[in-house]
Amino acid sequence: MAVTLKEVAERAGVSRSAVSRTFTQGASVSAKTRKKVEKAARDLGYSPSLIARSLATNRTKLIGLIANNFQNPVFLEVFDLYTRALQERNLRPLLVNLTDQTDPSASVQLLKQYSVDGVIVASSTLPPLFAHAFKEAQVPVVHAFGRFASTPDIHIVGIDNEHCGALAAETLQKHRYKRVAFLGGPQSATSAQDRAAGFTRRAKEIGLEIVSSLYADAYAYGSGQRAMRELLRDRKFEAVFCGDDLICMGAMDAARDTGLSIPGDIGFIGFNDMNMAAWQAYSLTTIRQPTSEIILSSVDLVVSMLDMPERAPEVRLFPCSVVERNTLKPLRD
Amino acid sequence: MAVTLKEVAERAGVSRSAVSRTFTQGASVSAKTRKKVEKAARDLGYSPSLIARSLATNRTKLIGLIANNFQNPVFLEVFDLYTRALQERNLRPLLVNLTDQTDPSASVQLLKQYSVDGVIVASSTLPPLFAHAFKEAQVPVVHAFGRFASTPDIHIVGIDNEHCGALAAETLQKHRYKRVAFLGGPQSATSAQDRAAGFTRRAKEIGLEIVSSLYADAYAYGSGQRAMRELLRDRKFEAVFCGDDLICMGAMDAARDTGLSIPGDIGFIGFNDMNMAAWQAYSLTTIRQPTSEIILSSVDLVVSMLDMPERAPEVRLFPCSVVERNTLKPLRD
DNA sequence: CTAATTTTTGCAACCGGTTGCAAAAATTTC
DNA sequence: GAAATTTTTGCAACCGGTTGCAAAAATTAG
Repeated sequence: MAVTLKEVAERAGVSRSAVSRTFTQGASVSAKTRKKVEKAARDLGYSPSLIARSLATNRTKLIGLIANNFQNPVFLEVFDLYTRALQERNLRPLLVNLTDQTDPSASVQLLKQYSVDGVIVASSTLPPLFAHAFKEAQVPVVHAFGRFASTPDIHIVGIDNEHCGALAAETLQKHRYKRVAFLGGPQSATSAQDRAAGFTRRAKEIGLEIVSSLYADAYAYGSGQRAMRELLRDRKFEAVFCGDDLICMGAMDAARDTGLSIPGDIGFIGFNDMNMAAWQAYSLTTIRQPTSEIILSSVDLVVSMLDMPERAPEVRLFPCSVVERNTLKPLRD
Repeated sequence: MAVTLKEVAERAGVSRSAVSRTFTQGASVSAKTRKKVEKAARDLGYSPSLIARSLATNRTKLIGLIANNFQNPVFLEVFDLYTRALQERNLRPLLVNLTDQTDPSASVQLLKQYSVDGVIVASSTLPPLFAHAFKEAQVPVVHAFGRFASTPDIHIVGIDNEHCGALAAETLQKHRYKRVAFLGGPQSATSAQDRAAGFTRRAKEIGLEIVSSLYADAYAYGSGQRAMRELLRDRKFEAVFCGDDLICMGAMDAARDTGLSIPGDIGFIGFNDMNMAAWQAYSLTTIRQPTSEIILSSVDLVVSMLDMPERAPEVRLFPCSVVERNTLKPLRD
């Protein structure tokens, strides 16, 4: 069916090796034979089979991309950046959607079977243990958006969630709030835990009172909405720190639904600075997570491991910053 | 490095074929040898290499998934559904992000090199010609969300966009609007063209006056916002039909920004019924496109072509329906 | 122009599986 | 229990490339 190396070799009147060499980087072929081969290949419409090449070279140029939250539009930004970054480096993403039903260890198995060259776990909700399973299976892995450990066993790229939680507390205080609520992501997520910890610690230090605290059941709009309704049953706070923009939007809509105005009656600060945070309907003040830096860096890291599989695990943390929009009451001027 | 067929065979004391057979569907092995092999495999931690298998069987179980709009959150829903549907059928998506820079013919080449078993083009903005290129390369292809042709060369799954445009016109009339505007997706997209055509035709038939008409430059929030500002410079209409929910949200925010209330001062009807359309901040009346049916159907179709590559091209159209929320003035009761 | 050196080329083995075929083993039939 | 039939097994070729090695060709040095 497809045209093969052999046919090209025959037509060009050279050996199969010669053809192979003209199509592999850095192999030595004379200009003359290269010309001949290229012509023959063009005539026949030949393009080398990556499958066969993979078998021989033990490289597939496939990178497993594991995600488990297809509810949060921020992941579309993430996919966009990943696919582009990988494509530019001549790699392809093999997308794995880790739903609650799918058995995590099956994914490890699966990606091993496909002989992916590396794996990027893009999730802040998966336990560190999960990414670790790839290391054990000898597959280069980096955990993007993962929890940072001071002595990591695997590469981690992300942010210091605890510090960012503290930043949220400081921002609320700066805006002269005294009594606030915390509305986090799912409690099982390390990111949610760390943001909560940093927020709580810093709040205590600077005398910001956290009067209510609740974890949403997912990084999703509906979860934020539901959690906020719950919080509103006893409103003793003047502002809310939401552990995620999407949760925040759900929460804001729930608040508005009861007639509250933002930031007049109640203030909000989110987390991520996803594209939608800038939308007029929300115009959300939020902690910006440098998504694109994290992604590019994690791709670089996984690429570097392709050549140096034993490279010592590294932690790369990027700074977050506050993006002021209109969901906190204005600073006094 | 990885444990191979041969090692398992040796440990189990059988031939390589025996091992191969215990791991391939429907091959004949006695219960006794199967036991032996399975034990040996377990001991060694063996799992067959899909690469090698692919080379031998000429099947990769990879499906190319081509998309070109990573700005529209509706695509996250699309990816979610596709990855799940494929995973359930033991297939994997190889995601291609077709940006404006990437040369379309390069993607065809690329997916051919990876020997994908089939391709799904998930886009309403790509020309029919693009998907057609795969057919010429002998790769099973289905165009999801594509333009329907009465004598198709390739499989098409989607909706009758023209009819849906007409449905929008009828809905506006039913809500007693007289003078309306059309705010479409990018003019180059067949979906935008067809929705415009149906809307215009039906409007004329039922005496709905289209006083303004404009195409956004992309299926994106910002594009809708900009286009709406343009339209608002001469507001002679009482409602707008937007060719996409996301565009509609941008448009609504632009309208609100000038102090207009919805649906008091101006009505909106969108298209798609993406998850976000139900959000409180928008609560969008819209034409529902049965995304999930389209996706499942396109997966079924591509799967069926795996066994019958010559299967005659088929068109599958799913009905759309109006989802009434709160962006059109209430019906008289 | 010959010898020494460098570059190019083809051979053949290999990557890790599958599968048609014929022989061997197990089962059924009479 | 022998013959006929069915099932299981191993051999060996194949899928479409890559690559170490040694021979051949081209280039440089003297």
